[in-house]
Amino acid sequence: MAQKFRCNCPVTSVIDLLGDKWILVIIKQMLLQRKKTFKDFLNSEESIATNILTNKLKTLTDLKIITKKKVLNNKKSFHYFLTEKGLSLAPTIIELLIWGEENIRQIHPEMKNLGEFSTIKTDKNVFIASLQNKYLEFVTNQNN
Amino acid sequence: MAQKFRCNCPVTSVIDLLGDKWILVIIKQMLLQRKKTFKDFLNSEESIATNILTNKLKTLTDLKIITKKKVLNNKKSFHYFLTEKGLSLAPTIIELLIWGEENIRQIHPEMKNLGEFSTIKTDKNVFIASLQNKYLEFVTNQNN
DNA sequence: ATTTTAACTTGCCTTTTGCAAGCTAATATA
DNA sequence: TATATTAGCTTGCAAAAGGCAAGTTAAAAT
Repeated sequence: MAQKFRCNCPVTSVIDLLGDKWILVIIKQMLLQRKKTFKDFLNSEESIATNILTNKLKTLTDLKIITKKKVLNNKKSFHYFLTEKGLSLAPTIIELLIWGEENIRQIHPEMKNLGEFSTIKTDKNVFIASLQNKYLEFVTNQNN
Repeated sequence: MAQKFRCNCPVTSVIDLLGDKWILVIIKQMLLQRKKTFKDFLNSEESIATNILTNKLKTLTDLKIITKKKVLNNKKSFHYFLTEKGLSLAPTIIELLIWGEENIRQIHPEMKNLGEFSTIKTDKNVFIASLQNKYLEFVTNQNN
């Protein structure tokens, strides 16, 4: 670890920790697409390489943004889940989603229109709280 | 330019555009610290190198997130301002600020406590709207 | 007329990202 | 029970992004 920070600004410090090509993408995959195993992440549309995935999951675990849990009755598989700290990135992810929806389609016309998220803008806080609750439920259901 | 996108997810696409070590830092410097000239950015606490600054300002201008304007009666200097598109990143920047304030101090104790932003959490929407209005005023005042 | 400044550019080096192949223990299949 | 497949990595190498220091040019200040 031994993270280096460029300065004492909170915004810049977050970017020092999470500002790369993969960290927030992995968090998005967990929060919005319920990815949880190494293989889930590998098979997702972003196509991450195995070495980078290993590295980023390690970083996220060290930062306590995710946890790594052995799967019951299986000595091979692990489940990765967002912690409370990780879940509290939901507002950031949603703001990125909104900005992307509104500003990227011109230069990236094939971009998905996430109709399922139609209440996002009118009821942002409710949407985020509900997303977080549903994720917590999902985690609980996995732990049986 | 010729931006490449990893996939059709809006979140991932935003990260393709803005997810590096500098882009959002520069936007933060403009929005919260009123940086506007090449020299302003160079002299800020993050210490960006000149070649990288040139490169990122070009990218941001190409993306129409900022504009580059000649300074009146001065053939040497330029002013960079956030466009509406750039200003609409304010919610994202503020979410990063909040998350940083709440989650980074443990591993980065020297981090500034931004007391001036005390209303942020109780009145997030108001805070952001006011920030955007003040920035627009600031830009207007520069154009005289 | 000389110095300083703003906004770059260039060359070189380091770090991060990316690809392909290989590895190991566990699980599934024949 | 032997063989194949799978999950979760590691390793080596190449490309891209980031970073440092020095140099450039035209404009502005002294």
